[in-house]
Amino acid sequence: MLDRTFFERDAVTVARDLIGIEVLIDGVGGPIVETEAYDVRDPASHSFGGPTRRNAVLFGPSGHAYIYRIYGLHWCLNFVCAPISAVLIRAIEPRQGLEAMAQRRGTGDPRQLCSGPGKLCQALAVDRALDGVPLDAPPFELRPANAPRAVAVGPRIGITRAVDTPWRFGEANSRFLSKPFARS
DNA sequence: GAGGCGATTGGCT
DNA sequence: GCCAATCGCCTCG
Repeated sequence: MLDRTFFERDAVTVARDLIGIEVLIDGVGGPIVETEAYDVRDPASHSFGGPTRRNAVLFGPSGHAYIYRIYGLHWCLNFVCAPISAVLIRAIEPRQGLEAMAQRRGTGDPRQLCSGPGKLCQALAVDRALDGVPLDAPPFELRPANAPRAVAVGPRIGITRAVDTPWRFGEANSRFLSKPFARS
């Protein structure tokens, strides 16, 4: 289990440090291989326009899950940091509970299970019910990385504001990214 | 109350 | 590469 203060830091630092950390929900999951940071001063962040019913969890304590629906049909999983910032979990390396993932996703292709924010939420059965749930108690289980990872950096994906801010992080050589990082 | 848009995905051309 | 699906939030009236 992670130290309680892990999320009491700025989102960019947490996003980088999350690479390699294993996240399980009801025992299903694996190491995080791709994240993005969304800061309180960031025009691309949901918290930028002030609190609403949807983003209320962002204005609460750190170390909780923030979950929202995107494009009307997919869920996205975030970890709340301090203050009023969050890290979007974009990709996980499928390791635990592969059968459950395959059934939920409708494919057995390991690279199609968790290689995107919407995909991993479907694979881990994430939905609104987990919005605001603390990360240091079931059904969540977070384990520290067992080996240091080579972390790549790049601009965030799919947004229309602050498109050049390099706040996307990932395990450089992972086969399970939503998109490869540009070679440096 | 209507209209536009988004931190996405999958299917079709 | 293009595009629809589909819902909550924002803006404007």
